[in-house]
Amino acid sequence: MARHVIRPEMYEAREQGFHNIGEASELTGVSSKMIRHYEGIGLIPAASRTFANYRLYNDADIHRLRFIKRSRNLGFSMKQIEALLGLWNNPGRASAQVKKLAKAHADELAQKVRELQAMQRTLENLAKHCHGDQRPDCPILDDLGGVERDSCH
Amino acid sequence: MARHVIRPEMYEAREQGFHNIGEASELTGVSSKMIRHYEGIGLIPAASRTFANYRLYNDADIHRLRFIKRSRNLGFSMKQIEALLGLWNNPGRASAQVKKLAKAHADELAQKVRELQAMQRTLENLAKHCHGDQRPDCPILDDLGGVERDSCH
DNA sequence: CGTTGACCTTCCCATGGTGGGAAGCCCGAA
DNA sequence: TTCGGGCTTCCCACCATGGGAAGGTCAACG
Repeated sequence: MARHVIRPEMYEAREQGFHNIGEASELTGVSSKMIRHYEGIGLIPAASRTFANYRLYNDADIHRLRFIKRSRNLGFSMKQIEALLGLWNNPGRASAQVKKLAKAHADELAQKVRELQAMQRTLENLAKHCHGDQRPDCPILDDLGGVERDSCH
Repeated sequence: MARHVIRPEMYEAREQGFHNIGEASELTGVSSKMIRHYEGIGLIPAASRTFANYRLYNDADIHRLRFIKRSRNLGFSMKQIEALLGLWNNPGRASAQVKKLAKAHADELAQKVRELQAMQRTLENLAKHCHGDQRPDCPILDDLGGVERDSCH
C-alpha cells in the first residue's frame, strides 16, 4: 500500500488517473471557471490538489460534473441539481422523490413555455398588422404605447 | 403665464398634474425601484424634482413608463426597449424598422420555446419510465449520470 | 402645533449563472 | 533557459429586480 500522498506532484497524479481542471473541463463540457464556481458554492466537494496547488479530479469527480452538466442542459437550477445530486448519492432514496423533482421542473418548463408563447403570439399578431414600409404609422408602437384600438377580433 | 418654476413644492406640483414616484408606480405597474433604475441607466430622462428633491412625473412620463412596462411584458430586453422608445419618439421612423425589431424578438422567443420544449419532452419521457415508488432505481438519475441505456425510443 | 406613520431620498448588497481579465506561479517541450 | 500555455486567486461585468439601512419629508389627526 502506497504512502498516503496528500499533495502529489502533477506527473504522479496523472499516473494515478487524475486530471487537472482543463482536462476535467474538456471531459465534461463544464468550463474551468464553472468547475471552480461549483466548488465555491459547495455543489462539488473541494478538489484535491497537487503540491503546486493545482486541482485534481478523478473519475468520480468527472462523473459528478457530467451529471451536473446534463442536469443544466435540462434546465435544472443549481438548487435542484443539489437535490438531485443528494438523491443520486443516496442509495436509500425513493425513486418517487426523483420523479417528483423531475415533474416539478417539467411543470415549470411548461409554464415558461406558455408564457413565452403568449408573448410570441401577441407579437406575431401585432407584426402581422404592421405594414412594415417607410411610413411611420405602426400598430406595434400604438399597442406598446397603449393606444385604444378596435382589436380586430 | 406662470413663473418658470423649476423646483416647486409638492402641493403645487400636484395641482399641475404631477405625480410622485409612488403614484407613478401605481399608475404604470413599474416599481419605484425600477423607475429610479430606468432613470439611472438613461432609459427615461431624469425626472424633475420638488424643492424637497422628490421626483415628479407628468402624463408624458407616465405614458413612457407604461410603454416600457408593456414592452417588458412582451419580453423585450432593455436594449430593445431603448430602440423601441427611440422609434416611438421619432415621427420620421419607418414602420419597417419597428416590424423588424418585433419579428426579431418573436423569433428569439420561438427559439427559446423550442429549447424549453425539448427539455420538457426529455424530462417527461424520463419521468414516464420512472416507476416513482419507494425503490431507489431511477431511470432519471441513470440518464443524468450518463448510464448507457437502450433508450426505448 | 406636534406627533405619527407612510413616503421619499441615496447607497450598498443580493440574486443566478456565466464570462472576462489581471497578476503571478507552474508545467512541458524545444 | 526560455517560452507558450495552463493553473491559481481575486475582482468585475452582465440583466433585471428586490431588500434594506439611514435619514429627510409629507399629510393627517389629535
